[in-house]
Amino acid sequence: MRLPKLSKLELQIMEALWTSGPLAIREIQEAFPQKGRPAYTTVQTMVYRLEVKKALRRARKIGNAHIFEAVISRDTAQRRLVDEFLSLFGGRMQPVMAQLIEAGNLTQKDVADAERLLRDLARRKKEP
Amino acid sequence: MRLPKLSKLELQIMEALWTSGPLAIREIQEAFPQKGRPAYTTVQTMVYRLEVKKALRRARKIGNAHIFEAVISRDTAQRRLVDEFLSLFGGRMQPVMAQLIEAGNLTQKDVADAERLLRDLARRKKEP
DNA sequence: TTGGTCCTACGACATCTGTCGTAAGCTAGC
DNA sequence: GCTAGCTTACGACAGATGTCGTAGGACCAA
Repeated sequence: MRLPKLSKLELQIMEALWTSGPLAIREIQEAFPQKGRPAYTTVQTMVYRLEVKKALRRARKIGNAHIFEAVISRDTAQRRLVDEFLSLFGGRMQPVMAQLIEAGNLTQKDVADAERLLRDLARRKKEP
Repeated sequence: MRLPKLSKLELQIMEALWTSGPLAIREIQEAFPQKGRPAYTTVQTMVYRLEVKKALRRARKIGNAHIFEAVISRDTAQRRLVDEFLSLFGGRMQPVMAQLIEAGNLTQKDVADAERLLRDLARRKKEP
């Protein structure tokens, strides 16, 4: 399972680790906004499942509490997410972009950045 | 449930209806590629569930077979999908775009189209 | 040393998805 | 009219996800 599928809640947990580095269960739980924060054992269960999926691991212990760290990088997980998402559109970008723009999720700056990145990429390919 | 969440398989079924118009279960099933095509009753179950979710409905009958038609539009479903997806990234477009480009999913044409669309949108807002 | 507090390890359970099988009904052709 | 074949309506089941509760062990402070 090199690129395990992560659910929304699992991603939120990984996000805490990616953002703050190794954390204890309690700290991960407290990284959730008070409003709608899942119970301690809910977070615990998800962390254990992420451990089974090899998305994170026990790094060390402080007192009797385990400290967990991410094994999968944010980039890796995001790549997986994007792929998954695109497959839902049959890989056709057009409707995706259109939707993003209509909804106002895509700004001129985003597009400009995209253009620059594309140019860089093209150059790297031409002159390796 | 104005915008029910649709799973991957459910979306594939809706896709058949969006593409071909009202269909019978058998036709929906046959819209799947031979390779890995789900059993007739699997499609049937999903169609029934989509009916409960009000994503489609029985339009009429031909012989003893029901003909189903989409109630939710492709656009509506895609908007839901994009929103869902963006929420996984905390609404930050930057990593999404970067990922799309790195993976080669975004072409210069896509970006050009995006730019044009953005301009149109901006104009529409300025001169309503 | 003895509580009180915190953490761990499990187990439970409801939903949602994806997969089908089966029984019974309807149809169409012979 | 009768039977072969396709449909429908249901029921079942396994795996993933999200939610927790509980029992018992570990640790610290008095």
